[in-house]
Amino acid sequence: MALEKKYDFRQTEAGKYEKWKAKGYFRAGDTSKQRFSMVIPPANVTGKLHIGHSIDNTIQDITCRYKKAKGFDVLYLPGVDHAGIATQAKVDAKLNSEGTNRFEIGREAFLKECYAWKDSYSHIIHEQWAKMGIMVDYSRERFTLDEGCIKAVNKVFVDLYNEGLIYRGERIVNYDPVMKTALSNIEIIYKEDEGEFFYFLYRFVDIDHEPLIIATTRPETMFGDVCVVVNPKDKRYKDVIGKKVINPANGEELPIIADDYVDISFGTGAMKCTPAHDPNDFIIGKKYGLEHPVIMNTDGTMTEKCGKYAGMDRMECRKLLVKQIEEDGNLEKIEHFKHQVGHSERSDAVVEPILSKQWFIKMKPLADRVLENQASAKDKVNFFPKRFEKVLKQWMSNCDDWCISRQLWWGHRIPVYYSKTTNDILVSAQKPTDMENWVQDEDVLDTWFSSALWPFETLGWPDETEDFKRYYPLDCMVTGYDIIFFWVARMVFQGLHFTDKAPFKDVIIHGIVRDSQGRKMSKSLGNGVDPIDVINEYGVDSLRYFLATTASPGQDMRFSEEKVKAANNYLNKIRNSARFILMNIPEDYKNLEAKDVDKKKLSLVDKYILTKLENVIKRITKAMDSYEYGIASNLLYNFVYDDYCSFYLEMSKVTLKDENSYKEGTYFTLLYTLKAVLMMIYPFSPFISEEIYLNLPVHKDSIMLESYPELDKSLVFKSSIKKVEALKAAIEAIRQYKVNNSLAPNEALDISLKANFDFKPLSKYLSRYSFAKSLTLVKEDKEGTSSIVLPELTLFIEDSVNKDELKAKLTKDLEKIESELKRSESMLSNERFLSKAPKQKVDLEKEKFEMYKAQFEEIKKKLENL
RNA sequence: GGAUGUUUAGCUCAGUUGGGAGAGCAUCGCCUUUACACGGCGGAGGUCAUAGGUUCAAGCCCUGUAACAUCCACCA
Repeated sequence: MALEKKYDFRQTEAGKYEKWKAKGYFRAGDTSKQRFSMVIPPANVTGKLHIGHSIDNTIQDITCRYKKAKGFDVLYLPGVDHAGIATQAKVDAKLNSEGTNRFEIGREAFLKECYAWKDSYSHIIHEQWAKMGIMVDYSRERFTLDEGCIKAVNKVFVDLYNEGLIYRGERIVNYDPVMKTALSNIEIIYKEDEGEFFYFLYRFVDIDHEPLIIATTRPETMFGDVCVVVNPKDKRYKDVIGKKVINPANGEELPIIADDYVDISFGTGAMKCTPAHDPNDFIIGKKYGLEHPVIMNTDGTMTEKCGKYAGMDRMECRKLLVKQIEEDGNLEKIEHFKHQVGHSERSDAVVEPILSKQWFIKMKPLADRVLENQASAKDKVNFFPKRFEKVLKQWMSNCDDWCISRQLWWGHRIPVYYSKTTNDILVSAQKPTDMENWVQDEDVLDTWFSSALWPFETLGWPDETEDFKRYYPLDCMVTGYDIIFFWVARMVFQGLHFTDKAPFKDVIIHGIVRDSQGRKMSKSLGNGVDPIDVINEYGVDSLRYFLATTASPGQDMRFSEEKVKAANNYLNKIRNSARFILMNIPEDYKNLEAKDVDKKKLSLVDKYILTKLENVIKRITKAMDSYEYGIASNLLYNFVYDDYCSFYLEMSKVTLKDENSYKEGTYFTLLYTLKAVLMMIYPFSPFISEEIYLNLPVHKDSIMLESYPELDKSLVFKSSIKKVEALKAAIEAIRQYKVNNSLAPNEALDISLKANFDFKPLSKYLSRYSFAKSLTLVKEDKEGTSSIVLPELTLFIEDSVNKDELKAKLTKDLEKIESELKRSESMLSNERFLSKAPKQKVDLEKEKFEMYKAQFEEIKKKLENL
């Protein structure tokens, strides 16, 4: 299909993805090539993909397409995540809206609902991957709850248990009373909430003493208080240590003990201690062998220990309890203040620290291994940008044990069995054969437990499969900085522990996409940008280009419709350059390789653009190799606009129009340059690239089979640069002259030109682009004309410009040159510059100096002659 | 309290080994010249937050300061 005048991205995109997929171009497995492997961060089956996924997938796909074009056997493995708590929250909500809940329908029916949910959303996710154009190998797609992943998860659990790295313990954990499950520390989001600080009177037992005043933000936990703690150095309370006070909530007696944990300056300096509902209190409780009564249920209601408040919700209890204490005359005051309150990441409920029995991973030895590994040069994980390694290290050097059990149903069931008759525990990947005598642990594992194994479980581990042997460890991982400790850190320690290798060599970290005002996109603000809307409006090529090039690595970006539009215009520009070239090249011309062209047929401007091209290929390749897509795209953008379109394509019209011996060289140069540009824009915007590619006179079945351009030394002609730059400067100077003198751009002028090289081969270009009436090459200055002095040449324009104006213009030019000359001169007269700067720089400066000097003399002479 | 990032044109942002400041949008003037008006040509607009330091040379390296942002840890 020929290229139509109008760029219609819908038509451009249509059918291409399906073709690539059907022809197997996404498949890895060519073992004759060097491998490059990557896995997609498994998409949560909770809902549609948002723009955060788009940037993730775009960077991954650019990397993969680039590597494939560079000749690698690329594996880009897709998959989805069951996303335990997140999905369960959605399914719970769905059941609620239907007037039922999971407990009513039971575990089996609930899981069925979950699978149905997963199926429908993984379908949507597939559609979105296709829309984004990512080259994932569908033949290797995985799901965190598929058979292989279950096998891996069970093995890891059992092994860690046997090594003593997984244990079951009774500890304070953060409980989500809505989802009714324990959470790990990093699933808590601290938010500033309006809070109340209640000051209560604790009256003394037996002795006559002013009551103690103790403040709390959570009065309901007073039912679980076991003592009052003061600092032993606190003079105010020196005399009351060992005495007893009355708990105003329930009238129980509380001993006063001393521990230097208490901050003298905070509050009243006296603290109530609730070992079962506060992690710090728990530590104190343990230290002094105190009781730890649990006064709150996991659903946020009060236990029977709370007397008449039993069964009541914690917030309701708080309200009524405060009222009761006030009535008893034990309320001193209430202060309002802002404080940080932990919320559940998923349900947004205020989390409650509750003592309960959970499964944990002992982090210290695993984390130490990560730190050790990062310290060694050999197998360390390289972060791009580097600074993010610090986030990993920081987290690894002070992380608590990881609570991995969740009181949910959707997920990997913990492979632990309790005997019905004895106290035996069986930790095993396989169900016991006499299952009737056992009860399996009710809980499931934290979603991140399986995600942590993603780089190797997807390749067949724990089996020594061909894929595992060939593609592990991965070459690269792409993800956002917000997920480094949720995911990256855990993959690294599990990888090191179970495969003895870091799971990937490089990690590319990107920022998040914010809204146009710089705010984080969120459901509550309703400011999210749906990538599908953007694609429908501007096309996926433009969206990808925008996402990959707008911010520098690791930096957040603002979504900007103007920039997506600008990307669209850019792609249209490339497309039209192709249209122009294909229009002008004879149908039977098929030379696209450097070896195909007779170098003698290349004109100076052909040589110039080829030399520029080879230079830009070199620089872009270097940027691509270090995942610097912003820099790479910027280099290409400048080349496309300034060198390729604005200059070369315009110049080529001269040789294309007339019969001349350079015509063939121009055909070659046009096609060669176009193809190189295409290949360099292709990883960013594959659809439009494919469309243009398939219109080239010589092409393979798809651009996906084509190679990235390589630097071809036989097409580098350094001597062309200076001469053609002079031509360029001359054209620009004449254009400028016309604008400055209010002449129409196509005003025909008589121009003479004096150059210090043979300008003849270039004169036809200058004639055309200056709309010259005549262009005469001269050896001497032309008197009585306007003169423009440029490096390497001087222009004389016959025009009715008066002497005064010319004089003013030349004086201005002279001043400018003079200041440059001075700058250059001072540098060159600086001994230390001459002795310390690299020779290259010194030579360059000397050259500049000579050039300025020549120009200076030329202008000065002209002024004198006037 | 600890850590990181940002501060460059009116706005949003690039600027990688330190060697004459760039883009998009906006703005002003000119042009429908047969690739592109989703365009072309030309222009205006920046003591690169601030104070020092290193260097022949600093937007870039080092130190301090300020403002903003983010993450971690947080006192009942």
